[in-house]
Amino acid sequence: MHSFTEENYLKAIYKLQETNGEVVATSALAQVMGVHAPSVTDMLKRMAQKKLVGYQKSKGVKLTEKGKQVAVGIIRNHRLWEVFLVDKLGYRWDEVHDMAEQLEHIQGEDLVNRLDKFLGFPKADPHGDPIPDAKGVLPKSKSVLLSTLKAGDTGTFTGVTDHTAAFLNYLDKTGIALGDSIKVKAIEEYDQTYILQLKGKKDVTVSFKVANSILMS
Amino acid sequence: MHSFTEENYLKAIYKLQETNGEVVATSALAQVMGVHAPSVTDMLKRMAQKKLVGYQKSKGVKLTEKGKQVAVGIIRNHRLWEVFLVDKLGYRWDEVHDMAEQLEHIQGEDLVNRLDKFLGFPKADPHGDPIPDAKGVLPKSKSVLLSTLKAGDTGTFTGVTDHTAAFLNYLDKTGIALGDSIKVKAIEEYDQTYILQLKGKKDVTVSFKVANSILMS
DNA sequence: TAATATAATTAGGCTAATCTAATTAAATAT
DNA sequence: ATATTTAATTAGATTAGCCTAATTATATTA
Ligand SMILES: [Mn+2]
Ligand SMILES: [Mn+2]
Ligand SMILES: [Mn+2]
Ligand SMILES: [Mn+2]
Repeated sequence: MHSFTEENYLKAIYKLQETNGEVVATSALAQVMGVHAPSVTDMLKRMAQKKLVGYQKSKGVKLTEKGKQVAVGIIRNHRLWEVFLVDKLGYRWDEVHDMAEQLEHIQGEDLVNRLDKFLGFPKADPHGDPIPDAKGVLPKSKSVLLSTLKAGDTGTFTGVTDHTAAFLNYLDKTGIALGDSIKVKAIEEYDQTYILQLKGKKDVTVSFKVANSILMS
Repeated sequence: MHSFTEENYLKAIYKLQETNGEVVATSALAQVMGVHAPSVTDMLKRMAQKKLVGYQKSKGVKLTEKGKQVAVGIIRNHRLWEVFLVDKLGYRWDEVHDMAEQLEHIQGEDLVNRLDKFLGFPKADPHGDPIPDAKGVLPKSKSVLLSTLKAGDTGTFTGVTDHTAAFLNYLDKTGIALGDSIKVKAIEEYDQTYILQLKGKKDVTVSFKVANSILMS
């Protein structure tokens, strides 16, 4: 139906719209797609023809309703396959992204819904990212960055904004795991270092960079 | 590493070599790939450069050792994913081929071996086709076509040579299932019709066309 | 062996997705 | 308001994988 490339552009535009507002710039898209700007201009013209995006020369791009549906579908696929890889095949959370990048494009009558059922209708992927339902509804997350909490605040670690293996491995090594109850014991004024108290575990100290990649609710 | 197209050519060449002898003709390949002959000539030149096939102008093509390894790997992927779709997601045997055609190309460190383990190291796919082991060894099947049996012969239904949904549905409807013990009660001389006795079930009569697509051992 | 039929290759072109270099449009600073 | 910087587009090429039409090579038949 759509090429892998088109699907990847749609996903990228969707995510950029989520974080940076409705209109997405050619340069931003080029950045995340890892291609040069003229390639993006080209692609947007083709996708506009197919009514997947609204595009006006030099005015940026937005997804159409159709484009949005495809994008959310791909995200649903991606996250469900990640759950499969971790829960059923025993991979670690830092190993699954690249495989899910391929699996998300597999087409099949009812495939993703059967997978969903097989996995027990999970609400989130191994990184805490919410899984859109079969109708394409993605629950609006009300998590906040750990870096926005004050000393004394408490919450549950529900997700990450940095999905790199390096960061995920750091969390594993440090003993911070998804679902943990975390209390901000203190914030060092001088360098914005966070001293965290993990339920039942020893205290850990993390940098602002780390606190700024952890989602809490 | 290799494109989907290359992998599909390798698989096609492998299967043609199995059934039609070592050297594969351009036209045969064009036929099964669903493309025209000049496209095949083009592709074979590129694949020869990559040492995936041995190709000499107008002399046909054979797989190199490297090409053979890739081909068997793809077949292993395909058959294991088919088992997954049937055993874990509950699809019927006539529904899984097209999805497996996509899944067979997914690359991942150790993915297929983990899938194999998760599935309990199956020996055959839902159609009875043997699954190559992790080293690429594909057990030589000693099945024979039902159409080669004589009246009075008995055997077990172990596979099909026609993988179309139409044929598989016909078997389901007729009540002939993989693993069934089957006795050839009689063969009608006039039109080569086979009268089969299914263990514990009623007798069924099938055409030569059907008997010629059923593997027994 | 020569004529014919079939199979394969070459020649030339197309599309999707990319690139670099040059140009134009938009945003920012003077 | 102009000049300058930055962002985006156009122009022109490239590669993989496909096509049709024309040509050549191989196989078959007379
Ligand atoms: Mn991911
Ligand atoms: Mn994820
Ligand atoms: Mn199959
Ligand atoms: Mn099969």
